[in-house]
Amino acid sequence: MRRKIIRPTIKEVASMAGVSTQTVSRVINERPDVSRETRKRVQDVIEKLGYRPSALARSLIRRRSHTLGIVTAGLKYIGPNRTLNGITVAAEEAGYALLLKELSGFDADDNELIFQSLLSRHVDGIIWAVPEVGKNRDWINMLPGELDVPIVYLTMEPRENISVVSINNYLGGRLAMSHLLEQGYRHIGHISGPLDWWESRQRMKAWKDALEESGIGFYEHSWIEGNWSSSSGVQAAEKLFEQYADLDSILVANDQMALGVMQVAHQKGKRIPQDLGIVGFDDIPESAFFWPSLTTVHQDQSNLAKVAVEEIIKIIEAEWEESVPISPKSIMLETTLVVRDSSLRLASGNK
Amino acid sequence: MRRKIIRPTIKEVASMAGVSTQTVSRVINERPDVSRETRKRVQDVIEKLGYRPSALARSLIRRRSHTLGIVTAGLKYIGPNRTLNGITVAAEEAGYALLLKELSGFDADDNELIFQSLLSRHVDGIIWAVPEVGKNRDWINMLPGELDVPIVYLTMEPRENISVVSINNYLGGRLAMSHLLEQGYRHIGHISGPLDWWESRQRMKAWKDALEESGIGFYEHSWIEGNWSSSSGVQAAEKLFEQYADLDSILVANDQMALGVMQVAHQKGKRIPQDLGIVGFDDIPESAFFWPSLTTVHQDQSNLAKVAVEEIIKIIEAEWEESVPISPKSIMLETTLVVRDSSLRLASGNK
DNA sequence: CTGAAAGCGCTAACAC
DNA sequence: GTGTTAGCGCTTTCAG
Repeated sequence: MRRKIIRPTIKEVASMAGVSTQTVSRVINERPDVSRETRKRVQDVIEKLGYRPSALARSLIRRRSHTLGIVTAGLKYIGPNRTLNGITVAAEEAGYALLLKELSGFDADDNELIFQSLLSRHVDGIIWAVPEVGKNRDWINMLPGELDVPIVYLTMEPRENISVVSINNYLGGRLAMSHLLEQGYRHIGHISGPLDWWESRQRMKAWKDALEESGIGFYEHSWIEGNWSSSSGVQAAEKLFEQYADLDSILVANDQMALGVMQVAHQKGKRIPQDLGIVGFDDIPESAFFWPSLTTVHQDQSNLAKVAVEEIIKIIEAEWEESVPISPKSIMLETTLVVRDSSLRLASGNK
Repeated sequence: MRRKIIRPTIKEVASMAGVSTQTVSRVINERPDVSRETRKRVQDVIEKLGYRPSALARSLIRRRSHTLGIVTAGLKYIGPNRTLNGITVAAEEAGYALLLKELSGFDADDNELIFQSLLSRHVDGIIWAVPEVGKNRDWINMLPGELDVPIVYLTMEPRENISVVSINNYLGGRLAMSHLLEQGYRHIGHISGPLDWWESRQRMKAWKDALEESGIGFYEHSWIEGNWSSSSGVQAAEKLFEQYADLDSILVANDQMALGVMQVAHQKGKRIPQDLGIVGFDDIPESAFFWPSLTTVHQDQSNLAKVAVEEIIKIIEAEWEESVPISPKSIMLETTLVVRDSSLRLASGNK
């Protein structure tokens, strides 16, 4: 069945304007070498027909699609989601279209397929926005030499010879710990994310290092592994209360789990922050409205995305302009601590 | 600068296998009319070279890209985000790639541009997953006849002659109201979403109708307009407590605002659900861990997305197979009520 | 300034 | 079974 309204082609414009297709091409590409009258005539026809050049045909011949491949996973989680949001904004601004692929899991093994799918659509570059989990980065070493498009990796441990943009989870954790220690907490427990996640390990290491450096030391019974969900926060908190009697505060690896911890604390009649200090991680919008409001480590994922997009476009343009190729580098972005009620023991007299 | 690894073309495969490009084409398209030996020989070369056909070139000649254009807005909000997640899953399953565009606002007026951008990349269909806000649907009537690709609209009021998939917000609201009335609440306030949103109006209408039908009636002082954010929930709750002294419960138009309401209630020493019943809308994962856990209307956005993808693919295939064109229809999906502690006044003895 | 010819990577339609 | 010719919609030489 033929469609009702067909997009006109350059040919139709050309014949209707009584010129060759090259001339039309010159007009739509704003080349200077067209006479004023011809240009006007062609533009009128374009206007009248509502003609738009086919980006597809252009991509084919120019070997440049102005399209970025975005690979993500776990879009339903707040992190990847905020990152994607930032990517769409930055890409739009830079005039790039986005081809989106979501992996079915964080450790999916069909990378090869995803890759081919994007390459066959001639993306100019790929942003691999999948958190580093387990061995889901091993394939990087297997790459047969350099690929024909640049890749920028997000949220993973920096490695040699590839471009990585990450948030400094370790320093974020240290920020949180310094704050808890300043507030006089000494029995600081930890509820970590799944430890096959690089980010979880970084946050946990910060907790550990801070305890050791301050001379307090850490114990195996003072931490529990969660899975990012609020319900795992509930379970972890219950266990932690049980196995760590002196517990006076918890560094929780994300805000959702912190929410679960709060629920348990309320049920057990523990006052926050007097009996229990809590610091989360992520600064989800809701965290300011928890009861009490949650102190948390803010990471600016939309900036992360922006940096990644700028980075990959820089690489693409450099390749295209035959200038000195950009050598891969790692970029680490900093976090900030948002202090709210859940950890302010010293100032809690005013509650 | 030439890239290090160039994707081989069909020509190179052909010459290396000593056949014509046509034969290679036959092999990669699994046509029967190739001899076993030739096929084998070609496949070996393909394997060796790591050849993958260019989806771009194919799209051009087949006039079919197997790509869907997705237009969304407000990705940082939970709703659009969950919907997108569902779309990626369903599209992947159906073998379609996704070209993603995010509008800069809900009432953006650059629809024309977005459209051209997608069409110029030859998408086979478009899913317009932007909530209906203000007049951001007016352009539909301006469409110059039928477009050359099918569109399925999400989350909007059904209209004649177009395909729409929405969630029945009205019935969801009625569900919530019936529950509150059953629990013995009689002074039910409402905190709505922004009223230029269709969804907000639907939810509010449910509240109004339920009050009137039950003979209670509603008053202008018994509701406040919010803006979906938790902080607007805080402000709205404060005003509502002030202007509606008898208030014993609130239907809140989303969970984030309900969280804000809870914070205010705690501060004022009101017990939930005894002094104040609360029902939210959306069922965000955190809502089960609010204090107390939140009763809320669950909407299955990932199913919404799935239905939309299936629908548009159905239309695309029908057009392509020259069969009877599918006439546009509206699909309404139902919600369910998730009853938790925040509204269970009758059973709250066991708290 | 403008047009004719060639070709991006692939496939449809026809020969042989 | 397989190759040849033409062409998707556009741009890039290179003439004139």
